[in-house]
Amino acid sequence: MGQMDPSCPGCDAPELAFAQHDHALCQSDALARGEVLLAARGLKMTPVRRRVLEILLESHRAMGAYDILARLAAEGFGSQPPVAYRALDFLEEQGLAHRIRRLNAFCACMHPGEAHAPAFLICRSCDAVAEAAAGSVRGALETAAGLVGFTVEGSNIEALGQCADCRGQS
Amino acid sequence: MGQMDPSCPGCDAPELAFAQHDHALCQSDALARGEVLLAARGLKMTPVRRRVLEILLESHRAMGAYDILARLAAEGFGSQPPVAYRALDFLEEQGLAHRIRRLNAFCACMHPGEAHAPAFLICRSCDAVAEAAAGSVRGALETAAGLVGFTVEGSNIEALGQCADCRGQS
DNA sequence: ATATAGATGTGATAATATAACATCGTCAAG
DNA sequence: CTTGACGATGTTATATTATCACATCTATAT
Repeated sequence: MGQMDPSCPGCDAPELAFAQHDHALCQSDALARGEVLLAARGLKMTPVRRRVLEILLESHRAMGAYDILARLAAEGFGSQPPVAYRALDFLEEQGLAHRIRRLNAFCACMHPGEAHAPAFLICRSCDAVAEAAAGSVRGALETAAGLVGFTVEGSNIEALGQCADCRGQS
Repeated sequence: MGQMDPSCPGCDAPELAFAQHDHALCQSDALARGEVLLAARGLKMTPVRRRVLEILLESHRAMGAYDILARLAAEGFGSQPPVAYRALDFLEEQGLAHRIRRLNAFCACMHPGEAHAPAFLICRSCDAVAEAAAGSVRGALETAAGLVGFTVEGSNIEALGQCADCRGQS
């Protein structure tokens, strides 16, 4: 996942996603980083986009596009699927959100702006999704691909399992 | 991906998926292995299941459930989605087929029976899907997960990119 | 012959995602 | 100003992927 910024709560401790923590920090931090990032790129954090990001940031769980859409619609935004999908696609392209393919759902990126392409750890008990440092995983994948002459342009690496907390409680 | 059987064309040379090769070998080999495997487990290779596997084995590409369903229906099998999904789910559970989440599609396993959980290499030019040895990738993933106390129970690792042949032609 | 379990079939519906096009606001060039 | 271009948002409609619930069939083992 490249270098991580130790000042970022999400980076510093990906396991936070699975534990009790000061989530307000996660939220404000990721949102602020997102704003800065878009500004730096000359892109706009519009009301819909911000709201979608805020909704995703409410928890460390992945949400379906239609769950988000329902929230948006209830708040006076458009009520049709493209409203949600466009915002989600935009956020994903900008690295502010991730698509979890295994769940057909989306989650907020917990450390936007840092070049990264994380591995996702999905707890089957509490449904939390954490982004784990995946530099070594990606390295191994590129090596394996390289052996057969394949050039990796993008990848998704997702693990389903159980987080420490849930395992302790079962 | 555990030990690979060098007599298996798919294992022996995953890059075959991307190149011209004697595909009849892939097909007959994988099908025969599948039959043996199910028999050993006391499970049945029924006509629908066999046909779905054969259809998947026609190429190294992933196919959508509805593409398969259309083929089945045209051949006199049931025409409703569960017919395809049940066979696909069964084949996947038994390790005879894989679900490619990135494509919402399925492909035949090219070396069934060998304990494996491969990384999938998806060529964006020719659409072929190869299974790469992913032992090291999985190892790295489990290590990264372990660092935050997460127990990996299953994972999907998929890379989108370009195979050697297609890169050469572009 | 007959219960049983598994496999197959159906209709109906749910869940996820995209296409196509209209409208609106911003903002820079004229 | 005002106009034109662009991007963002909105809509309707539709496509694609997946599951539920239940009937029927079939092979097997009593």
